[in-house]
Amino acid sequence: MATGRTHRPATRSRGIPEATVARLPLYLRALTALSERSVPTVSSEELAAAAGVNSAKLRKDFSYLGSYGTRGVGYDVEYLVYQISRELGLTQDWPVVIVGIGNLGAALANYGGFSARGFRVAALIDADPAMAGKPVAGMAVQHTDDLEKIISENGVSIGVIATPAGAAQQVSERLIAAGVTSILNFAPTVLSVPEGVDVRKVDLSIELQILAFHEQRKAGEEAAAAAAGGSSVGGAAPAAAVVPPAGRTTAEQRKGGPEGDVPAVMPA
Amino acid sequence: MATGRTHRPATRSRGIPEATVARLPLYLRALTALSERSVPTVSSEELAAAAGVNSAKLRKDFSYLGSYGTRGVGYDVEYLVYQISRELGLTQDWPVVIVGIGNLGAALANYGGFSARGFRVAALIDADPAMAGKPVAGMAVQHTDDLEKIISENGVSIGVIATPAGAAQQVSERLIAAGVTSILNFAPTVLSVPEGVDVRKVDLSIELQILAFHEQRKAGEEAAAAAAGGSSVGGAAPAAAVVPPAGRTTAEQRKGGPEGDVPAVMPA
DNA sequence: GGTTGTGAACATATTCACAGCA
DNA sequence: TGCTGTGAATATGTTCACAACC
Repeated sequence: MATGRTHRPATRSRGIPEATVARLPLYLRALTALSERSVPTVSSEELAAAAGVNSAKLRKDFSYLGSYGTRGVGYDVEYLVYQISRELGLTQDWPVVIVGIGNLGAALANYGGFSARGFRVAALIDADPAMAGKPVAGMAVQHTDDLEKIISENGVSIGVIATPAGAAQQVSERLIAAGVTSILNFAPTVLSVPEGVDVRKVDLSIELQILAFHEQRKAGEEAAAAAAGGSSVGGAAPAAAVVPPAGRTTAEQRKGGPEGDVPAVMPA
Repeated sequence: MATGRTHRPATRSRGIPEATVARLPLYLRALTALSERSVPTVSSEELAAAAGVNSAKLRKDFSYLGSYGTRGVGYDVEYLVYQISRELGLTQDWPVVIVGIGNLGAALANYGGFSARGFRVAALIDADPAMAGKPVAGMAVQHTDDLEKIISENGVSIGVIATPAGAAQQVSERLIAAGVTSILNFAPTVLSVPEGVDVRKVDLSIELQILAFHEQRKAGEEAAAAAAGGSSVGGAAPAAAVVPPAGRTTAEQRKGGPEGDVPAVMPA
């Protein structure tokens, strides 16, 4: 809809590919660890290993940010940490609110990773009047009635929804109306939001189902391999028990969405 | 590596694209909701809207499973529920263990979505001796010492790691050695695992960082738009405040990994 | 008429392989 | 020599548009 064709935006603006953006936090984490160990420089090979990707991908990713490395040497750790942080917008402070302080909401509130990287939990909000005022993660839970006021007074633009599925859509509408433009949704529902609002979802059940799919497939392969009668018992990677501890690979870690995988199923 | 060229597997085997697999649970959820309302059939258009994708994508996805629709009519809800469930391997029971019963682990144990779709929490495991025997979600927490026994006695092939980052790698090794071949990792670390083991990760901090990137970009665009002086105040989607409640779109929901997005930044 | 199923076009992402530079 | 940065090749994913069919 909108405009007819959607070419490439011509002058190759600052268009960092989405896949690259999704990996920057990974690199940042690896770099932070190196920084804490006072490692001055890393090669793409080493850093890639630490982040669990391959080095060509990493170099390509970095090439979108600029030329921050030194040929023959590698990347300056501190410098890269800064550049990636800046690119991700982590040099500024992002106040977030968590709505829905049940088991999960409380876990999120207590999660150290939130505050670690420029994110500050500005408020915990729950619809249950009995929760109001109760301390969770050293912070008093506030009632949903004050949601709009909290958002605007704290300049919150990122909201985390950890409510039951039934409440999520309505909560998102209130958050958005109050000024939130990015939502991290833990409720197992599709949120319908106006254009310009970003939604990312985390769904435990979906992740498990994807794993189940691959598990099932493994079982099928195993059976097929056994039927085809390769070697004797325990021939080709029998999965259970005996697992050979060699060949460890820091395998590419799938992370929710599609990332090239599918290890060539059903040989022929 | 493996074989030289990796064409399409010739006879169009059962190679369902990873991106499609990742969406099947979404369709399944939408279909389940329809089923509960006793809706007999859906069109690709309706179902796509409910799942938050576009209809062409949905039809393409289904075409990989087979021809389960009827032209001019749509899809039979019950039939599709069954077919997708089977494809995902949800017609069988998957016992899972959750390791690390802190705030997050407890939240996961209590999460209804787990048991909803063929997954059964077989055990809760924690390294803290003080936790052992304590009931969480109506189940006694067991000590890590018994991990191997629990895995093998229950035939567990899927493990959920909700431990602190420092313990995750070691836990994964024990799980794998005991027979687990799929891991859902909530700890903010890259797990290094042998080939054949699937790892999916869920990382709150990474999701927030990706949102921050887009937030920052929005702010930049807003400023640029204001500077370029298009229309008067509140011209092109000012994001904060005034949000026009029209134009709601059930926008494509990003889900962790890269999914085509990037709404044409920096107009020109 | 209405809707699926799919080839072909397009878009994005990954990997290869090597020129270019410290 | 060793490593980055990147064009070109490949692979994967999405969208279009329409023939096939109910």
